[in-house]
This record gives sequence, C-alpha cells and structure tokens, in this order.
Amino acid sequence: MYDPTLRWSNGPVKTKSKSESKTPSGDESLPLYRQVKKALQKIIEAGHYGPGKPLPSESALASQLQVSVGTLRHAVDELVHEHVLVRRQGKGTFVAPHNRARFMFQFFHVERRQDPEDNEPTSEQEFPDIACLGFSRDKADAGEARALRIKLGDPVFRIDNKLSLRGKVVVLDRLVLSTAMFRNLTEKRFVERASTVYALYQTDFGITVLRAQERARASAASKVVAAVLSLPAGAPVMEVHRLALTFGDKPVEYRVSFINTQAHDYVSVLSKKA
Amino acid sequence: MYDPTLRWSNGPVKTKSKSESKTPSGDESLPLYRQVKKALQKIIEAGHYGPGKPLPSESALASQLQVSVGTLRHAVDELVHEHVLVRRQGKGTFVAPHNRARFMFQFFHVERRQDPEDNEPTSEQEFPDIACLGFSRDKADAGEARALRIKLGDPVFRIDNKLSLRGKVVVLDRLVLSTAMFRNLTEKRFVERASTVYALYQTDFGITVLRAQERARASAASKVVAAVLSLPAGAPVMEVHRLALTFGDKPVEYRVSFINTQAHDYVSVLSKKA
DNA sequence: AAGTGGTCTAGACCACTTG
DNA sequence: AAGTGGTCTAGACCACTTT
Repeated sequence: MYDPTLRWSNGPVKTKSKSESKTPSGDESLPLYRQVKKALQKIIEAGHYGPGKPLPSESALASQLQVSVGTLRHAVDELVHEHVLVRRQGKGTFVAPHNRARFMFQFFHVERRQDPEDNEPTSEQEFPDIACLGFSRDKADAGEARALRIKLGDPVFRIDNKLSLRGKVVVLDRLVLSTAMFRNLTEKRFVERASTVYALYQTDFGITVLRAQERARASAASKVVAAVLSLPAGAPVMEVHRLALTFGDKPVEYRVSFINTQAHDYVSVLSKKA
Repeated sequence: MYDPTLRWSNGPVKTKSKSESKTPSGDESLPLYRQVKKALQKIIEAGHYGPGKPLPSESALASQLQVSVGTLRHAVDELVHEHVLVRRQGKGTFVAPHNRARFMFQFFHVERRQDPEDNEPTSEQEFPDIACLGFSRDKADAGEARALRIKLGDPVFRIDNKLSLRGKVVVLDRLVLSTAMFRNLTEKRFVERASTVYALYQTDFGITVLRAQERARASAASKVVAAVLSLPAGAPVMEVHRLALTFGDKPVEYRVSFINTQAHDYVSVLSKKA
C-alpha cells in the first residue's frame, strides 16, 4: 500500500495550527482542505501519475496526509471541477486525460452555423480534420517571448496547421512552442501523433495543459491566410490568440488561429448549466 | 421559523425509495442531493426570494426536506457553483444578485488590448459607459422569434446601446426582448435604471439571467454600425450573437453586439483557475 | 447570545471494477 | 471478495453578523 513516489513530506499537512506553526508559509489561515489541495497539486505536478496510473486511493491519501476522508474528498472535488483530476468509480482517481472529448468541450469552439431552415439533428460537435502545413525552427519575436516567458530570440518551434470541417478549411492555426520545453520534438512525431496535440504534450512530454486564455478580434485576411481559407484577400476573419497554461500558470503554447466565419461561428458559453 | 412561502409539498424529498416509489417522476435513481437541488430550484424559481431576502437557513431547509445538513449543503454547493445562489456567512443564502461585479466577470468580455510596451497596472477590468441610442417596438423577425421561442411577428422591444471605454465607443448592442415578458417596460425605466440591464430584469421583472450562449464571427461593418463605431464602412468588426437564459433554459433576451476590435479584444477563458 | 454559513470528523452503506 | 469512488448521516466546533 505504501507508494515510494509519495515522498513530498510525510506527516500531517497542518500542524494542528493553534498558532504554533513556526514557518509562516502562507498557509496559516487557509482551511485544511485547501492545504490538502495544495499538497495534492504538488503530488500531481511531480509527474509520477499520468492518465494511465491512478493516484493512491482516497483513504490512503487521507491517512497519509492525516486528514479525514471527507476533507480529502473536498480537496479532490475542487481539482475535479477544474478538470485537473477525474474520478472513475471502482478504478481510481486520475490526472485528467487529454482525449478528444476534452479537446472538443474545452478547447475547440468552432461550430458550423445553423441555417434557419436547416433541421439537421442539432449539428453534433464535429471533430476537425487536421493537416500540418509547416514545421520549422525559428527565433521568438517580442510578443511570443513575452507570452511564453522566454527571452527574445530564444529558439521556438513554429507549426502551421489547417483544420477542416466537412472538407472545408475553416481554421488556420499557427503554434509557437519553446524548444527548451519540447526537446526532441520532430515533425514526424508531431504529424504521427495518435490523438490531439495536447494529448501529445501530455503523453510524450509530461506537460498537461490545464487551461487557456483567448483574446479574439476581427481582422482582414492577409494574402496567405486568405489563400488557405479560400477567401479573397482582405476578407474579414476572426483572429484568436491563445495562451495555453499548465500547472502554476506556466505558459506552454502560444497559438494564433484564423477562422473563416462565413459558415461557422466561434462559440462561447457564459456559465455552463447544470 | 416556519415560512409560509415554503409550500411546494412538505414532507420528504424522497420516499426512502426502496422501489416503493409509486410515481416514476424520473427521480428514481437520482442521488438524494440532486433531488434536493431540484426542490431548491423550484423554490427559487417560484420567485419568493430575491437578492435581498435570504432563503430559509440550511438547517431549516434540511429538516423541512428531511435530509441531513450535509446533503442539503451538497445541493446548495452546486447551485453556488452555477452562480444561481450565493452564500454569505452569518447572513444567509441568497439568489445571486446581478451587480456590476457579476456583469463584468460573467457577461462583459471586452478588454482593451495591452500594447507590448504598455506597462500599465494590468488593465483592471473597466466598466463601460452605456448610452441608449434607440428604443422602439417592432415585430420579431424569423431569427429572433426562433431564438426567443415566440411566434414570428410577435411584438418585441428593440433597444440599441453604445458602450464606451475611456471615451471611445467600442461596442454597439442591439437588444431584442419579448414585450410579453417585459410588460410595462418603457424607455424611461430602461434608461433610468440604477445598475446593469440584467439587474433591471431581476429587480423590476423578477427575471434572473443565469447564463448565456454566444456565437461570434467576423463581418464587414455596415454603414450605420461603422458610423457608431467610428470605423470606415466595410471595416472588419466582431459580431456576437447572444441568447440569455433564465431558469429552465427559457430565453430572455436576444442581443447582437458589434465590436470595434481595433484596440480591444473579446476575451474568453477556457476553464478558470483555482 | 443567538443565528447564520464554513470546516472537519467518523462511520455506515451503496455502486462499480477487478481478480 | 476486495478495493475503489459515491452518497448520506450526525454531530462538534469555528467564524461571522446581528440583536
């Protein structure tokens, strides 16, 4: 039952803090379940557990952290809400895998526009066909360096992809990755990946994208963008700048997407429902 | 302690269902806390409690629904996560108020673009100045009728607003509301509202907007849109179609926003952080 | 002091998965 | 049968607000 990968500092998470805590590590007044959550985050970030290997059981974690199961569950609940962990009854608790389902619901927001008279079955989310248009090494420009928190001129991978829905090219993606973070990445490995790009980051590089922020705007398509999207140069397109982050809000990927919104929308839900 | 507004059907939420439940109301296998959640939703939707009047206390609700406090809290937790309720320690649990803070974080996603060299203090969220450009009655067109689930030609209010940040007009909003839902709404009441538009819906009409879905695209500014946004006709603008919903996913408001993205972005967060 | 929500515990039992 | 997560309970105590 003892797992040697569990080493961060055995013993209670909280030293019964009746203001006896000698090291004001900032956890003074934090509720116990928040401290447990932080401990769990540290365990997860260490990288010993992937989507294939479950964390220690809740009862094991609770006893090792010297808290009740209820408190441990409270902490796990929050990480599940944040899509960091997933629970599977009977099997265990896992780092959330980057499968297609997650990609679609969390990171892909382009949907075919419903024509008024179109009575098709609610346009089930469609997974795009992805083709790589270019893979190269380059130096980070100012904006990329700032976003990725690297130095101007640091080496980066630059990867262009086109995404199609029902055979029509709808999105042009330009990814920028720090070569320091993705050592040994090659075009072959990128193109021959088994699943999504983020699944590749996770399984091959141990980097789990947790969330992202996007800033969108309308712009006029440049000649090359227009060509890929089958639009006249200068046509209005949506330009979405995404920064994907992992643990500790560390930047992983900077991506600019150009979207042909002639027949598709960029969809955003303001607070999901039950 | 007994509240006469609590009348939905005293007694246990669940009849100890050992498959003795005579009326298969669809709650058969639902966990108890989900049934409690539904009961709470019904209580809230009845409209007896507003942002100013707290719900009965957790212990009161628990005993009236004949569940433990822990189960009651589990149900409330979910409604708090969905921004339906807010808890205030020492005071009570309230229907989530539509104040400016909520508006900014949930429904207003336009932010000034950070210039590379701009080192201002992280561009705190700015609340826009809003001016009404037009208020009229009209008949719903096909798209509006479908969105609002009313009949084609049904009477609607049509309200145009321009939103400015730092004195620059950045957004043109065109709201469409069913007159049946907003009886007695007048331009005067609309313009002289104390807070946000959604706060007006909530306090004056008992309609609480819970969530919304937006579909965005790039388009070329029409002459009138361009004029309001100080752009040349045909310039690329973002066009955002929003449908705002209340309890039971009932549509409340259909809104089209035109955004000048020369110096501002439409911001979207893919999974919030802790 | 009394009432509210917030945290934490300990334990029982259920549902699902695996050997 | 044993191990995992999922639900539910009952009760203690803490923190905050109001009277």
